[in-house]
Amino acid sequence: MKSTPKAVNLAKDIPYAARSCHTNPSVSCGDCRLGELCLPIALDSSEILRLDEIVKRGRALNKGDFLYREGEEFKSIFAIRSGSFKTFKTTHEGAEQVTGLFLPGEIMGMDGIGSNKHSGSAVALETGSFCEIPFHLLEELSTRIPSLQGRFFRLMGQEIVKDQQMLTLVSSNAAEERVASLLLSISKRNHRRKLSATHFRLPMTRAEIGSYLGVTLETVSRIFSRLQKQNVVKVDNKEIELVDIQALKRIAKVHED
Amino acid sequence: MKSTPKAVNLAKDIPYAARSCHTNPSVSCGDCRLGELCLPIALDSSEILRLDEIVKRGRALNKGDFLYREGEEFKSIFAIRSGSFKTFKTTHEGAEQVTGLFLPGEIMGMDGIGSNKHSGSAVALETGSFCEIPFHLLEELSTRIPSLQGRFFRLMGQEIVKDQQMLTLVSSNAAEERVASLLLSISKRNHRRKLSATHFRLPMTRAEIGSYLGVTLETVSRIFSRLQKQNVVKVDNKEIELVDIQALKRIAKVHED
DNA sequence: CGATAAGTTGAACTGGCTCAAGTCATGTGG
DNA sequence: CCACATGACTTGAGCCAGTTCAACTTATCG
Repeated sequence: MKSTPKAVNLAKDIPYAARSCHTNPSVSCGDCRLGELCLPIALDSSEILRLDEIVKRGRALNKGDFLYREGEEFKSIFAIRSGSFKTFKTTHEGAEQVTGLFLPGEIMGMDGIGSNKHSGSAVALETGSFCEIPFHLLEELSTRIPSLQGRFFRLMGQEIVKDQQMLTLVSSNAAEERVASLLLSISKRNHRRKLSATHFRLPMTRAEIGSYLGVTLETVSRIFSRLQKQNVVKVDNKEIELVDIQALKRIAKVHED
Repeated sequence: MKSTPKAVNLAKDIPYAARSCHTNPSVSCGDCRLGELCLPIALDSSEILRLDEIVKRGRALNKGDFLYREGEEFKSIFAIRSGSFKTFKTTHEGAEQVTGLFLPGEIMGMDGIGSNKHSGSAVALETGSFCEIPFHLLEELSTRIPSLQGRFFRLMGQEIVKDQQMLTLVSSNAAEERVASLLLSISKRNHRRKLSATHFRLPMTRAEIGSYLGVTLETVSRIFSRLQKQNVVKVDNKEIELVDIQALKRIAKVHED
């Protein structure tokens, strides 16, 4: 069964500059420069075409728009194309507990796979776009493309490890270590996307960061001020510069990398 | 392609009492009474036979024995047959951070799928046994049995949700809520296995519980004493009786179930 | 039975929280 | 395009839940 050449032709008709821009909503998986972070990695070109057929590409969202809501039926997973997103749950007391930060190339929505219901909500932190992949189609395609199944198993495995790292961070480390770790995490993920590892804009507010890290917003603010006083980072509201990454790693108690 | 009848014959030759006992190491997946919690659920009987062929069944371990170690190559996932296990990581400072508690019917080792290396270690908390499922065989079989693929996706999804719940618990709740939640979690899991939901033995020490919940062992001890004084639980060392589950749920701030 | 690990309880200390009062950024409507 | 409202952020002061340290009791097991 040959796949339709539609996506290829489309890509061929678009000038290269536009094609290579991942913010262009019509760019297909094979041409998306986030492909190497996202699902297509580990697939050969004919497989990517088949994946392309089930992907709903490039829908746009504004800040505050929901990708899905807690309790909603799980239908799709979402690949972030541009912008940034957070996931959160609403606690018994009605407070918001941030459970994840997602940047371009990362996959959201896997929290719905286990029970067919999303266990949390996902909203855009700024203007952004994403690809939607209906899960039943992905499952079906995965039985026919073993490397896709393997890729997705691995992706879910990484999500598990990521969540456990977060758990370890929050349950055993001091507030300063948690903040330092978050900064290093964002830095590393930017680096993977060929963006600056030392200058970036925090997509979350102090309150969101605090919720994510299990501290209050005041503590986050105080830690930023302290790290700035120690010349480890420069903080200008949401604009961050990592001045001394080694010192930051020491504070985060990270030795590897 | 018919599967070998070996496992079936084996089961047929064993008296029912032995067959139905999940601690009997030779019981096959189709006869294991943990099957409904474990991988076989969602498979029909011929599919279970094919699964049976790749499962290494019923190996036994003593307290303190390792199932796998942090950093080790990932080869298999493990289904707990009897006993209880913990997973943990060793932090930079050499301290042990408990990341999970596993009871019969539950699957361990999924932390290795993402990177082909186990991100933590797993040890037996008491005498126990398990089934080992080589992951490459499971993957291969999953491409041929869609319902097995689906089952495993769902299992990984549940692991993700479980880890996120733990994160939420640790990052937003008071120590007493965390302890209460752990007791309720064990109670619920016992209930699923048709064991007492109100009387059980804690498989972990106070130090392990504390590490898992992100508090000190002294705090765990004090909370047990306090809950006992309030007639919510009865604590006799590791032996626990849940006296007033409703009160415990109120303390844990759980409203559903 | 004795050694060692596990658990309890008390007392003092402290990191992060709460509450409060302010400044700064952002964006919306007049 | 400015003014003003609202949300985001900072900083200070006092407080408290949980930690730390310590002394002791109780289990467990070779």
